[in-house]
Amino acid sequence: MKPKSSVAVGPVRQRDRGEAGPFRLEAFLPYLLSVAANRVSGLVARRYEDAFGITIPEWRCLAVIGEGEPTSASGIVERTAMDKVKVSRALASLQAKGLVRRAPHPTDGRLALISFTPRGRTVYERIVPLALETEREVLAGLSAAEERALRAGLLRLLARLEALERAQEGD
Amino acid sequence: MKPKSSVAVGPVRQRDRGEAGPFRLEAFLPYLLSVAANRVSGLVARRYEDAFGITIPEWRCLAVIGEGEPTSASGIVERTAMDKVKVSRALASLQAKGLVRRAPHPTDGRLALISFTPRGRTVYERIVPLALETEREVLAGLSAAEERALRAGLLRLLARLEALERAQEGD
DNA sequence: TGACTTTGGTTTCATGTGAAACTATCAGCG
DNA sequence: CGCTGATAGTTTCACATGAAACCAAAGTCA
Repeated sequence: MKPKSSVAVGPVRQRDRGEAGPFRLEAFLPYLLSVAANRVSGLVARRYEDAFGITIPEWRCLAVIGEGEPTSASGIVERTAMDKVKVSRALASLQAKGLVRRAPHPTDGRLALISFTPRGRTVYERIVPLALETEREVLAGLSAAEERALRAGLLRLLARLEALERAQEGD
Repeated sequence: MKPKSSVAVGPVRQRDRGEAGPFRLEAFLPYLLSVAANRVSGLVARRYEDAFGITIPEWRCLAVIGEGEPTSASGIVERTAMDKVKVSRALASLQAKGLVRRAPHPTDGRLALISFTPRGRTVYERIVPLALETEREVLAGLSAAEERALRAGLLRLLARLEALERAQEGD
């Protein structure tokens, strides 16, 4: 049997802002965020794997390629928050699976232009609905307003993190 | 230099719900969630590591131990959403660092009761304020209402995921 | 032109991870 | 008691990860 998969969010009464009280992991935002993200990623990964034999890094590459403009590996790095090692490996795997192909860039010999093979395009067109359906399924517990608020909160968080990281960099 | 760390959330206009439009990774909730969680975890991990030489799994163990009730490794597993392998290793490491100690359970020879060493308690008492400060810092971009909404959304999501996983299990 | 730096991308290596196998104890039942 | 199955916890093994080293092709500047 799988390890008990409850989040142990138990009876979370509002942390009393007046007196400190003991630290409660289940109310700690980084923890909540991490658990939620891992669970969602796990669910999504299982589905992509079962249906198409694709990993999440590979899926992210497909998603960027599917957006239209021809890209190179570094273009994908910029649009996916993945490091170049991960992208390099994901593309190699997609190529090995015959879903993606690389053409030499006409004027810059360092770049390789990535594009779908016909099979790659087909997989992309089939995986997008699965992705959207999974997203809807996961969000089914939230009202439209709650969903908007969640998205907005995440975007705020991301903006804030970028600011923090930029600040940290100037050491 | 580090890989460009922008999230490429760019000009995200609301996805037009009427006509499908191309799939946009930056509006895909699992992606947003994953990026946000990884960024936050990275920030938190760096701080714990720099200040106390502690990893996130180790920190989670300390947090549970610090909650008061005497626990065993399996108790920690239940309260942290970590699998038992991770907990086992984190505890071994904490013990090697002299922050935690194990006493045999009086009546059940399989369990080991985990508790702080004096140094462990000191580290715990110092790391909690750092954790809370980091949380505040990350949330500084959000109003109180937005923060509440974000937390609520994450909790809803977690509840929903548990339901989904439970449903999936009965295969 | 030829050094020197920068950039795109891959490979290496050391580390983290979890599924599954394993050990040891316990609990139930004859 | 002694078997059988569950539970606590560790170890093994195969794989994912990312920092740093690396290679090749462009730019830069004298």
